[in-house]
Formats: sequence, C-alpha cells, structure tokens
Amino acid sequence: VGMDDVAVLVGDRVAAFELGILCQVFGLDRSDDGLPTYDFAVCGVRPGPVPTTSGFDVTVPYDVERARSADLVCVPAWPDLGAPLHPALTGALQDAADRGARLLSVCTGAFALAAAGVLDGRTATTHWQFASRLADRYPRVRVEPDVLYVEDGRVLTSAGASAGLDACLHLVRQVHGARTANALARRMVLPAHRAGGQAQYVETALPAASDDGLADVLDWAVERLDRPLRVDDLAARAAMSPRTFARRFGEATGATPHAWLLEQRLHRAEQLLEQTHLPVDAVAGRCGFGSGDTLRHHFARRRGTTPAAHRAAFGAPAGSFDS
DNA sequence: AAAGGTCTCCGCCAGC
DNA sequence: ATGCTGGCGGAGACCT
Repeated sequence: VGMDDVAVLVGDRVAAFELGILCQVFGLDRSDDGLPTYDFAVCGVRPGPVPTTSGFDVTVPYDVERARSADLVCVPAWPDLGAPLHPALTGALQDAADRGARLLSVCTGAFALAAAGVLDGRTATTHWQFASRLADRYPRVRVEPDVLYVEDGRVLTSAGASAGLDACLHLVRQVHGARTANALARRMVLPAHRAGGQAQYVETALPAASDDGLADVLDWAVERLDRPLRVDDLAARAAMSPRTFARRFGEATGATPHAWLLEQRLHRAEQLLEQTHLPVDAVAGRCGFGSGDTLRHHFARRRGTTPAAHRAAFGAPAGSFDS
C-alpha cells in the first residue's frame, strides 16, 4: 500500500508540462510541511538527453531498470502516438502491473499503457480529443471519455493536463489521507473547493473565481454542512430558480449540486475521522448525515471502505486531543 | 435489509 | 430567429 518509490517513464520525446506535473507532485521535498517525500526517478530507454515537445531537452538520469523497484509508475502525455512502444518500456509497464505497482497516466500517456496491454479489460480515460482514437485502437479498453480521471484497481488514468493533478491528489489522498492531500493542495495553491462528480472516481475542480457568485454560495454551504441543506436552499441563496441554479452549477462545476454536497460531506467526515476521536455517529451528525448508518452507506459506496477502517488507516493515534 | 416516501435530475416546452 | 429562464413530470437516487 506504500508509495515511496515513484518512477516516470519517458519515450523518445516527452511533453514538458505533463512531466512537470509529476515532478511537482512527487519530485519535491516538502518535508518542512510534514508532507511525504518520494524516491523520484525519471527513466528513459537509456539515460541522456530527451527532447521535449517545447523545443528544449531534458536529461534523463535513469534507464527503465530503475523503474523495477517503483511503487508507482507514471506515464506523462505521450507525444508520438503513432510510433510503436519501445520493448523496454513495454516490459517496464508490464512488470509494474504484474508485481502490483500502481500505474498513473496523464493525458495521452494512456496510449502507452494501452500499448503495453496493461489497460486490457480495464476502464480508462485520456484527453477528450483522443478518447475515440484510444477506444478504436484498443478495443479491450473501456474508454470513459468524459471524466477527469478513472481509477480501476491499481491503474489510474487521467484526462488533460490539469486532470493529471487531480489524479495525483486523489492518489495522495488515498495513500496518505485527506489531511496530507489537503496540505499538498494548499502548498501547490490549488483551489480549495473540489466538487464530486457523478461517479466515485471523479472529482472536478471549480474555477477559482466564479462570475456568478457561485463561489459565495459554495462557501456558505460548506460552512453549514452540519445542517440539512437542500438544493432549493442553495438556489435560494444564489437568488436563482432551482432549475437555473442546477444548470449554472453544472456548467461551472461539472457536477450536480447534490453530488457536490455529498462529496463535501464525505470530505468533512474524512477530516473528522482523521483528526478527532468523535464516535462515528457524532462525525455523521457534524457532516450533515442523518445517522451513522447513512455515513457508512455513502462511505462504502463512494470510498469503498468504512469510516472505522478509514480512521484506523489515517486517524490520529489514541490519546491525542479532540477538537 | 428492504421499502416506501421524499428529493433530485434532466429533457421538454413555453414564455420573455 | 436566438438565447436564457423557469415550470413540469417521469425516472431514478436518496433517506430513514
């Protein structure tokens, strides 16, 4: 379950920004903030200069052998979709899949995973411009074109560039807990509000500044999560009809109001489970869930665990203070 | 653990 | 016509 050793695979060319995302999340030492550090290695077919798609080269320090010890193997956007995957890269990806390492692709990196066969029978996504091509070329891959990222077992694929960041944060949240993920988001100055999508593996970032005063309503809602809140209440606060509010919300957010609300509640619940010793029923109450059962229900559905298990995995040790 | 009552979502449509 | 709004109702999700 650990994620200490992170490798990034690059081919004959590499997309600078998507590579940068992975470097930003996994390749910096933020231990001064109590954030985890990783053994981070960029690996190519052979060490040496690799051109980026932006007209400069990066010097890759390792070859693919270095990836064999990685807990997480990442593939940034893959510039040369037409070219066959180098056997060494295929081998490294298959090896990673076989030994149970996590795999993460950003944007068209999914093509490299698919070419190596590690997406066969799995659900995956890529940049929307390339989704149909991915589906056509690799019929055994179930392509989900409209999500920011998809997690299928240990394989996480993400859409366009910024969705890669969301996927990385999702991974960090899963492995290290919500507190760490939030601290990392803060450190990287990512927007605080995150909206849940329709499925458990989707999260959508809200635009930082909303023209509609939507952000106001969201802040307001987050402040009173412990109380019953209906979509009509949010609409009233936004001074819109429920119908219009839902439409604007969807346009700005990609999620429905209720789904977003539920995701916020779960988020709060995770924090309380991690940072306090409140009984599950009390946690439920403070997040606006009517009962512990309701909380457990949603925890199971959207997180695949139970509140107690989450606390056991990420909670503060017994004896520390509640708030 | 299941089921009914309630709420949400979304396509449709009419009105401005 | 064009574009946005908001009401309606069925289907389905959610809550207790």
